[in-house]
Amino acid sequence: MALRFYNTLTRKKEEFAPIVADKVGLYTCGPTIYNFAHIGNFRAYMFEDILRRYLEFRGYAVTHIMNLTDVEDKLIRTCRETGEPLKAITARYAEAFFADLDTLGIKRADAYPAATEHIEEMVSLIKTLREKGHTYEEEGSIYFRLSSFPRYGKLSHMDMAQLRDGASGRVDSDEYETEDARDFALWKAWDETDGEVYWETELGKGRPGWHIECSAMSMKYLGASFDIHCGGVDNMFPHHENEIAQSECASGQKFVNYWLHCAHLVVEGKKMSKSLGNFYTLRDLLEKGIDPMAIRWVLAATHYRQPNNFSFDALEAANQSLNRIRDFRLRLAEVKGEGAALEEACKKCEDAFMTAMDDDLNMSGALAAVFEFIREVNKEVDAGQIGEAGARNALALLDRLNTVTGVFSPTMEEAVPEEILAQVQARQEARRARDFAKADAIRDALTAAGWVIEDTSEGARVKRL
RNA sequence: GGCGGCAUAGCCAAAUUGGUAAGGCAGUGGCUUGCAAAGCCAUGUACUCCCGGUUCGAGUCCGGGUGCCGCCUCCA
Repeated sequence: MALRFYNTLTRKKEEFAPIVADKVGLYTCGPTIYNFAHIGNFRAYMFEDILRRYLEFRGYAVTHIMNLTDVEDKLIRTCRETGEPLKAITARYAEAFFADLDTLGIKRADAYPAATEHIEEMVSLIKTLREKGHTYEEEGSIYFRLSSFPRYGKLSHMDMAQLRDGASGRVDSDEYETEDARDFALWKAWDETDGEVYWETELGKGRPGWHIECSAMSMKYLGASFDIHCGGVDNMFPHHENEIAQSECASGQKFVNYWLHCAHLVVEGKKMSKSLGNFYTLRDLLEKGIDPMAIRWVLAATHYRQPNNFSFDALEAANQSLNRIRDFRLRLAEVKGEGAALEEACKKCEDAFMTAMDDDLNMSGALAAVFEFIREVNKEVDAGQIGEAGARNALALLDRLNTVTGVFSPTMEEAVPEEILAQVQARQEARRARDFAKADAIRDALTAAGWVIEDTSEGARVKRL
């Protein structure tokens, strides 16, 4: 079995072969920390999390770098409008971002380099590009000359000639100081609208363009050539295209071997927008009392290259799926005695799981393998054929696969209060006395209090509603 | 206007890449249960958006159409 990814560069699924055996350098475009991230942002970060987790599951030592964009037009505008210093804003939203990652069970990258902490690297990269003749200056700003990089457009398959035609009708060329409307800024000269946001460097007083940060930081942490670069499809052009141009012109080497792009998320079939009222940050959803794991499930269960239709129906279905898995775990924990060890069933499940994931991270297929396993094992539990060893093996399998999916965890452990246990006990006594009216009354009261009782051959099982 | 992606049962969503449609949720019937819950079994004729075409055979390939989405303006 071989791990294969769909490479945007070639538009084909390719067998994955890292530059250095057993090691993977992974760079994923991170957030601009000027606001709370929305659920669509997290779709991409979730995909990258699953990718990283599966690479690790496959035995690769992954170095995962995600940038934080902490200087950029929108941020500067916010500074201007609120009078708040840049750092204060970015610190607040960086903190919120990390908290959200934790809520969703997204593993932390190895480093989150911030643009403002890598001005030196960017300046140095721009200087290299200037020395090699890829730049020109206009009114103190430095631009990348696209015509100096003939391969431009290879990733997004954009035809530059048509791009120009397409743009000419809509773009007021007077707004551009560039020789060619497609050229992009590497360094932006300071003007009064930038306020306090500027750096005095060899390139003058100003700030870096957006694209240069990813080139500078990815190469700093992962080398001039590395394995995988991810992002949302919207970053493909021009951002990733520009990164390739900057990086390859500067280093003379192939920048990235595998480009993986995540499709967008729509809400209830519609593009997420504030005017439609279907714009959600993670916090908005938590306020509605939605289980973060259900959100994780919905974000992760659709193939990353497929548009993900996020809906409240889907969240509810995800909740039920989570319950099924949690109930399965509770059931296994109660199995006692001798019986089947489930070695074959476990192996079959894991193989099917890996076959699906190896095929460009087919999570739906991988989850299907797990559900088939659960149904098979449940059947055997019903028949009393499973032994403690089998139950242990099945639970261990779920734990192992959970390192990839992150949605197979047991129910949150919550101590059942004494008074609830007392009620359960009272109900058991009533049942023994065949006073079902009383038993049902107690059960109703417990349900109202948020506790579910399930009678099993081993006694009553209590869990949170 | 240019380029690209997507369209599978009530909902979500796969299909080893041309070989005769996974899985989950919801629903229905049954077993089990004091009744439930959980679990198991059974159950959907899916004209795979529409119209053509290639092929022994197409959800999968080609052409046309419709709809949705993205990029072309520093939004994952």
